[in-house]
Amino acid sequence: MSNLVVVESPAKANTIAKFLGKDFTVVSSYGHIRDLSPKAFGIDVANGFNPDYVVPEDKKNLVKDLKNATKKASSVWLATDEDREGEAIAWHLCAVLGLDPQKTKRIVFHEITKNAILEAVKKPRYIDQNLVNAQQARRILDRIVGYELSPILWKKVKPALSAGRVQSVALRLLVEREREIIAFTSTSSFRITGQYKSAHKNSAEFTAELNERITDKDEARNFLNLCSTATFTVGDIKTKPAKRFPAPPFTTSTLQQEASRKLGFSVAQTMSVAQKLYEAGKISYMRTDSVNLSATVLNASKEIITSLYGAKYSHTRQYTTKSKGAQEAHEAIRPTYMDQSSVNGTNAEKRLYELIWKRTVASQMKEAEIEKTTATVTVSGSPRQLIASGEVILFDGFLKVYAESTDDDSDENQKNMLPQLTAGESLAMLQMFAVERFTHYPPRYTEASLVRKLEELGIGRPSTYAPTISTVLNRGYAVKEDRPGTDRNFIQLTLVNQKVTEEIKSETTGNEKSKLFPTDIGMIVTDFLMNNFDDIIDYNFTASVEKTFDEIAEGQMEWTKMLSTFYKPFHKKVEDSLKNSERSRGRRELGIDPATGRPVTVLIGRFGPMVQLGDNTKDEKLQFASLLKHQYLETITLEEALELFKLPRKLGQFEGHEVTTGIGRFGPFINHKGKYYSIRKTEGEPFTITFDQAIAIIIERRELEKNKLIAEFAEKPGLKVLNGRYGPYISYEKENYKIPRAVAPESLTLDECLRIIESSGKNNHNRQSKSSSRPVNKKITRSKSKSAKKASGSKQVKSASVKKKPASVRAKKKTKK
DNA sequence: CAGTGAGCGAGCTTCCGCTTGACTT
Repeated sequence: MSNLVVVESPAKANTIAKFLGKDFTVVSSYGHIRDLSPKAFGIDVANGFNPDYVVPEDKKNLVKDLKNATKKASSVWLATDEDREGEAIAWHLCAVLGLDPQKTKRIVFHEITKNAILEAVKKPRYIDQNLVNAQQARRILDRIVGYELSPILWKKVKPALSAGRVQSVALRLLVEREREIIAFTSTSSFRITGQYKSAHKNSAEFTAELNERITDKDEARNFLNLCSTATFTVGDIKTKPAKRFPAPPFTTSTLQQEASRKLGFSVAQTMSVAQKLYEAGKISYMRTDSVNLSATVLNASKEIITSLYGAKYSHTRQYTTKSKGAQEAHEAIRPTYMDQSSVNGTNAEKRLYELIWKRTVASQMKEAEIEKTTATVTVSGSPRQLIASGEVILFDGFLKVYAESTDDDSDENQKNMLPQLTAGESLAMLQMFAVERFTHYPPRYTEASLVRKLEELGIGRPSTYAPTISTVLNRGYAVKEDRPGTDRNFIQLTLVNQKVTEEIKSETTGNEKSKLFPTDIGMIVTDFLMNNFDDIIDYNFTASVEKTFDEIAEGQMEWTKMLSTFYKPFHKKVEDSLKNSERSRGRRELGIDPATGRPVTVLIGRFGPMVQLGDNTKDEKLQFASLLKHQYLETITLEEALELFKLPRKLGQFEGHEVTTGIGRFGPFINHKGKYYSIRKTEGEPFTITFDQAIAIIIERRELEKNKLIAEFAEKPGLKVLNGRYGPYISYEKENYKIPRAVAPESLTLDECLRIIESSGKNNHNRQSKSSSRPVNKKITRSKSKSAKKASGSKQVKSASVKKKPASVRAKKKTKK
């Protein structure tokens, strides 16, 4: 007589098994076990939206194991999460395992502790069909939106694109921000600061800033001139106490943001490192939107804070989750053992764990007490005032452990201490500056700041933030990259020794690191959706459907009724736009080429954005050129477009062959006798580089090439010993082989080389056959991990579901270095 | 490694949310 308990995650199954003892077997469902069939539409709309649920290929073995376990058990307990998705998983389990939803015990844990679990087992309930129906409505609505919109894009924009309730809004955010940046015009004004000193003995100097910006340079200069002879007096001094409170413990999205800012992790990287920590039992579950901490953690925190910093640093706080639909079933992300301030593991694991530990501890600490002081400095002969402000930390509190960082950590906002000042005292002015400052365009999104925005809008869930970003990138809707800034001059006026001098200085601006840039395709898709389905990618769409899902969950609305209310007008729009909307290719007429009188057009071509010279309705030979990497279809000018036709450029004859320059997939190059030489940034650009410069580059590269060859053998012309970036190696039949450290590469004989190749175990023919059979073999023979074994008896074998990638993808992966 | 590009059309592509794996230079 045994009890079978099903939870969602194998790691959770492990811990629960310990609490429940021998009479219970705890297994995991690994999330959902059924879904709408992926190939077809999967919904019979005419038949009450009847869904066609199937067990995915890679879950079939798991389901088989679960069925076996069910047969052996005298009683089954469904202990999936207490939310819409968890309830639906339980319901699908019933359907698949042949259990009666109204008779099978359903339990939920609010906390993974022995007590909470034993309590839960004492009062089981049954499946809540309303909650299940809310999930079905959610699932089916997403399928309808995704599978009806995507094919329109295939027809009207480009094949293999996609649209969805979440990803299309994420993309819209990027596109709209980019357009704000494009439309932004920077203005400048003068920020005036002065350094002063009080007459007190040993008084420190301090900085004060004018309480307004002056736009006109002459006016700024006049003010400094006035200051050169003015007297400066301390006006008001105001001190007021302030408090700073710790941030709540981590949720998925705040963890992603802080790991991005403090550790430079990508959103996906954060999740995979957190998963490792979770599986090792170091932290609680990492996909959560709750800031809740269990009573056990609160107590443990109090103890650890008291022992490390003293009782006055401890302050127990219970945070409540603001966003609706948040599940108190999960806790915030926090250490499993509060007394462990660090862990063993990879560098990334250590750093992420420390961040989590500090954030959790800080959240249970006393607020910091601060004294803020502002003093005005009056200027004789002028109504203008300067303001000096300073901050003193009276009690550091949680700041001892952790300070949250912000997206714009500019040093201009740093607050220092002010020296002791008294109202009415006169000050010595040491120097003053008027520095031209420019307004900055709104910040581009990073992965993490996009996640924050989505969460704010209530769009997406902790388990989907990282995959959503990946989708937007994988569809080619956006790219994540660094872009160097440009140099900009600014004016600085300096007043020292009663003299005002002016100089022009230079700074770099607009440098972007790991930012998301929408592509032309991303913009075209967003425009298309805005024109035809603005209600779906409305920022409030998710929020409003969530409201009706809640009504379904509470039994106040029928789920099929909700769906048909949505479907009718939506589907009509789908049909309309299929019939009536234009093909969207971002086509734009730039004007007429003055040289030839032919029209210049930009549009998306088969291989991306391009410029076309000539009219394709007339019978003339068209000319094409690709846009450069950072040019947008919607902003490129006629002049810039015409420039693109100048490549490839002929520079002249060298050694009897033409030297040309161009820009290819891998950047700018020089071509001579069929050989390509990359032009580095510092060496010039293909549009302007001179013949002599190009020859110099060719000769330099040949010299490098010469040094590259260490040895070759007449008997085997294809085999070479070469000097590469990573040291000497053997090149043979398009493969490279490492030479062992102990061997001197110059003295290698042909036989020795062949032996190295032999012993490396890679040989062209072997490799190819291996690459096609490898995935299947590997997966079957792979040993099961300890936790998974215990959780589900035997883990699902994915071999049957391994999709063969198209040859092109495989080849690309192989040759990629 | 550095090409191509219009238009036509066969046959392919696609959603969100739960989970954890799986390649290798």
